[in-house]
Amino acid sequence: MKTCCDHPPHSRRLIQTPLVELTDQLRRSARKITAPRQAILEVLRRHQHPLTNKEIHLALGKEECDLATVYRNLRTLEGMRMVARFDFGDGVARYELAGAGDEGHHHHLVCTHCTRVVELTECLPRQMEQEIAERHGFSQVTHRLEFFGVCNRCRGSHTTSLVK
Amino acid sequence: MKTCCDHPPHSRRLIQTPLVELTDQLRRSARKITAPRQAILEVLRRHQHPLTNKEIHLALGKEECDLATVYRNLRTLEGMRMVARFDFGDGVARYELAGAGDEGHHHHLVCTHCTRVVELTECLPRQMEQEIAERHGFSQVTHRLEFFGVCNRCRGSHTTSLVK
DNA sequence: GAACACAATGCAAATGGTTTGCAATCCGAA
DNA sequence: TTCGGATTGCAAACCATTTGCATTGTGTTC
Repeated sequence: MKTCCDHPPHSRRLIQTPLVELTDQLRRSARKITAPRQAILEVLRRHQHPLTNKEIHLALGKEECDLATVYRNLRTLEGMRMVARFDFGDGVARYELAGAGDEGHHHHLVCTHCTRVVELTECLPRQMEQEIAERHGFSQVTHRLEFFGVCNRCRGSHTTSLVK
Repeated sequence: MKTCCDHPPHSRRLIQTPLVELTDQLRRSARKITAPRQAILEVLRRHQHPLTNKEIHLALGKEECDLATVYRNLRTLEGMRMVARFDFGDGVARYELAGAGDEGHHHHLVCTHCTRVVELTECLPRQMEQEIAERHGFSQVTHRLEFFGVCNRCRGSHTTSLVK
């Protein structure tokens, strides 16, 4: 399989949702269908790989819009669950097109040197580190697992302090 | 159990390492034992809870040192595996005293509203979300799991681009 | 115990990702 | 076609974190 850039082929099934369907999703949600919005979704559809705001901005090419617009849209799309945000701990947010429901649920194996990303189809814990390391030719494999949710004290509140 | 501030009692065993032992660890590693260093470790020992650089800086009180020094020391201590860094995805690093080996290995359940943190003794994947939610009175529980390591292409290199 | 080498600190400025205020523009409902 | 609110571009602001540099402190050597 030919990939768009310097990353290994995906191990999970690609999300095939056509652009039309994506814009439909926008329409149904009372969001406006703007050129930047469509262009950003198209970029994410082309590169199904975690991309930073900057990378997306660059990939827009002649469809270019302001970087701030990219940021704003990704936030919006994240809120709508149309994209998923990933955090590799280097202070830069990365986004991917999200599948419907569980379809897109997956995790990543990230090289701490070059940021190369391998997508994992599994969803599993610590004992798998060794196996994952061997299967993908990585060494010194560690992982990070956090759970998020709304605690009983906060139920009903509407402001969010985390995940700004 | 009385806790230092506004968070629930810990579910895991606290790390009891006395300060002397911690400074010994510094000595053995050819690091200098400085007042800021000791003060920071002492703060982490007192609050065994993920703390941000700023929070640690504040908690130093009369032992105050420059905020930049806090940042530098936490990085150093992280490199020595004396503290563990956690990333809750809000763009702020948090640190905890690390136990030796697996002793301190654990994950967190974070309230996305108030940032309240519950420590989990388990190390487990998705199917646990429901159970965790129930046990700790959280709702809308999701999780984030990423693996990190060094890929075969990077073996031998020494610069690190991720985890800056 | 004094001298030295280098690690560590304080301070201030820089960095870099991300957000925001505001006026201009655009989308889509009526 | 009109109109109001959503969206955009631009520039400035923000904020966590890092860095340059002169100064200070620790631990080692003699």
